[in-house]
Amino acid sequence: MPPSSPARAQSPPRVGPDEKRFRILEAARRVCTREGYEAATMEAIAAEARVSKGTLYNFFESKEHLFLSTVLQSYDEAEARFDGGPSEDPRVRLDGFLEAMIESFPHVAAGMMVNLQVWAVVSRDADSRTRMFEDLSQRYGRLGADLETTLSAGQRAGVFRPDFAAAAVAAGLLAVLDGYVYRSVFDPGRAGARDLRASFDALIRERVLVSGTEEGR
Amino acid sequence: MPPSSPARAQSPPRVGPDEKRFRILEAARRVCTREGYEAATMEAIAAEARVSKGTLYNFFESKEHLFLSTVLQSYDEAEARFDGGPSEDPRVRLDGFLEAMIESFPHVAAGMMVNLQVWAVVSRDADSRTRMFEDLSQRYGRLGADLETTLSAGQRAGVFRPDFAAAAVAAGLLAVLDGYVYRSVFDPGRAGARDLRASFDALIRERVLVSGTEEGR
Amino acid sequence: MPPSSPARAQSPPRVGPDEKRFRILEAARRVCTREGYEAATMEAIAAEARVSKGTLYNFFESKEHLFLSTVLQSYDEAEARFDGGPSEDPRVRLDGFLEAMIESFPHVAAGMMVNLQVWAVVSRDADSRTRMFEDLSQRYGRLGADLETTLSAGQRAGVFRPDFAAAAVAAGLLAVLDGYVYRSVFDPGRAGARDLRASFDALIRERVLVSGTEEGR
Amino acid sequence: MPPSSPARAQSPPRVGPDEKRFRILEAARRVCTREGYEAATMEAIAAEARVSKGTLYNFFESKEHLFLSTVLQSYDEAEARFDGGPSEDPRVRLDGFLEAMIESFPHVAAGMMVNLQVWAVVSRDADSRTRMFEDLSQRYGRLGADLETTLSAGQRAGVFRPDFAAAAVAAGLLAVLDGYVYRSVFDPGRAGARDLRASFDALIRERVLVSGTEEGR
DNA sequence: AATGAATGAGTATTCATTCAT
DNA sequence: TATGAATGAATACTCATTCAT
Repeated sequence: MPPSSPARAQSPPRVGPDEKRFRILEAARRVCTREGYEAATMEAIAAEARVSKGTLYNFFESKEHLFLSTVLQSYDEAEARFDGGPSEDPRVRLDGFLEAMIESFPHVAAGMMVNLQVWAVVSRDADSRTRMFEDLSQRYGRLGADLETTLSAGQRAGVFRPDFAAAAVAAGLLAVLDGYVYRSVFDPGRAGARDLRASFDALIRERVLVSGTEEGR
Repeated sequence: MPPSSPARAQSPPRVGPDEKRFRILEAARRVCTREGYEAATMEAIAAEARVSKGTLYNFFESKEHLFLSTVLQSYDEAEARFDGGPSEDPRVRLDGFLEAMIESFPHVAAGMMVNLQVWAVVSRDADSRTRMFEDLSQRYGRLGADLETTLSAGQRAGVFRPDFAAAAVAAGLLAVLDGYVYRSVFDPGRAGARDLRASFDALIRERVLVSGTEEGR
Repeated sequence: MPPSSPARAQSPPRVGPDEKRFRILEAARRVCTREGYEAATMEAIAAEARVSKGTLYNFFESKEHLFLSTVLQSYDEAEARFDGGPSEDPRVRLDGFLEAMIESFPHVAAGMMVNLQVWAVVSRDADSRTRMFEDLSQRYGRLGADLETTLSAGQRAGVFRPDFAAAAVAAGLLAVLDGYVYRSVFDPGRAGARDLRASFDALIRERVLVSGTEEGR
Repeated sequence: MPPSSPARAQSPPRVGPDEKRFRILEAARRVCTREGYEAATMEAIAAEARVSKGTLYNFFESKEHLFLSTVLQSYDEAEARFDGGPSEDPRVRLDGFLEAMIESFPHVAAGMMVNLQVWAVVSRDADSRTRMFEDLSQRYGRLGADLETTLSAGQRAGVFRPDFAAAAVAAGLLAVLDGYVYRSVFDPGRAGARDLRASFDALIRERVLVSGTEEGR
């Protein structure tokens, strides 16, 4: 027997607060993508989420907090996707990273303009900016450290070439991803997942793998 | 004898319209960098440029047009800086590109948030967005084609390794730059000119140059 | 027992949206009469109606729409008043028209400046002008046709003189009213309801009635 | 020999200040007719008159004064036209009045909206309103007195019917004219010079003239 | 918890007027 | 006398936020 009262069976299916919260976040993202941050009025977001304006304020303190949550959620999602997996073979692990990035590229690219605008707004308050940028910085730091560890492990194991600076390659790899995300905004024709893969191949895989290891096998 | 025309020596140093226009553009950039696009009121920009609000509208049709001009001007400046020079040696030419990028990196990074916010605002109008993004796309296209030409020439001349896809490296090179610009916004400590150079060295120079050519000389 | 519903007796007397709408229209009329259209700021109208500026925009799309509603409402009121009644005797019916006009003259005169200024503003947009003027034209047409019908009926019945052009008299009658309204703006001392009646008597009643019918009784 | 210096014969024909003043007044009238008072900017008037904005202020103290002059000039013109002429026959004199009104009707109608808007603006200042309305009131008073004198003279001379109140007819006559001017704004199809004449005939001429005097002669 | 009418601070833009040339 | 660039006061309108129901 379901926990909800049988007497309310005829009323419309009640949605839980988590689902409503999620609906609002998605609505905010959609409206902001379509119209831009300032043009994304609380009115429009409420309509898109099919709730009232007042309900928005039951879930989020303010417009700024709502969008901050939007951004933080998108970071969490991205981080979850970017986990290279538990493999112990550095080659497999690197490949996992790269493929995860290529796969999530369209989604990340689509959300970039929202994130950037929220940065701009949040940045007006020095404290918020510091907190948000520190959070981001740490996420990038963790990801970069993971990559660097993998690369170094591969070098020690002899499956990666010894003649590259692991840290510079790890940071460069992230930069290539971000650069493509950025370019995809205005030049989607030359900055798609396929192009990203080609650059990853040319600059990362072929640079890192011991000759003959992969291609010559 | 004063440098200005003797006939008007007694009048206060009048500024020409070009100088005033420039002052307004710089003021807009500064205020937007400090406060964000929406918080950069025409009032504040006028005060920063030490002109009246009305004068802003004598030079620019609207806030949007003012910031559009700001962005276009920054693109022109960047393009001028990124010219690799006329050398015929592909190695010298590539080096010219990379050094120009590293050198102008701080300036480009500083202007990024302004540009991105203006994108977001301009994008509300489909036509403006198309025009602006087409312009950007072409600038990137020209730069990428230049780089690719240089890389291919080096391959044909035997001074660059034959085993890389010139187009993918050219596009990746631009992506590395953009990625660092992006990261510098929230993580300046790990995304400075020095870090950019390290990634360029590891991913571009060492990937592209024939072993022994440069490092072994 | 209070006159309001007992169930809500304890809450403050809430005004319905219709009453608020009416209050705003009246406030707009008053302020515009006092200060003129341009000087009648939305701020001032809101204060006069004891609502906030935002509420004005909840009821009316724009200042122009607000005043357009003001004018249309005043036309409706005037038309309702100008109905000569259902009498079948043309003399009674004509008298009804004339008396209604004389009676509503002060009210119509008071609203004239507002209406004229709104015409001027609305006329900037060709479509709005066409619509508004067509509406007015039809109202005048209806009224003129009614009058003409009454006059002709009286002629056929032998209670009105046969030697006048009904259409020209009907149109002239309306013109006399409008002319007095117009003159009352700057010359109220010589353009009051009493003067209007005198001109109606001299130009309409004595012109139209068969000699001896009224004066000779 | 012309008063202007022969030595300037080759320069463009200089216009005198009176002509320039007139050009400005005409330009103001045209722009205000087209766009309305508030939308008639000093900029637009200057352009229409082919002078600079500064020159406007050399001739008129302010926008309000400029338009006040416009209106006063139009009154002077109208008054000059409405002079019935020096005839001693009341019938000829009345006819002169009526024909002058019919003839100048289109011009008066065309200028009405400008005058009304200027009234509205000038009225914001109580003193200006009083002055302007007093002026207008006196002009109407003079015209009405003239008409009344003519009508009374005709009655005493036996060429006009004895059974009408001369003052009420005189005032009514002016009202008919004004009423048609007013209606011509929104209903030009039914308020032209021809309609005005018909109403004048039906309400004034046929009311006033002794039967057989005119038509039967 | 949900609603949406009411609020009023905040801003881009206009335009009459001035004044240095 | 003529010009037109510069000025800044003034105002319609928006929208985040509140709160009575």
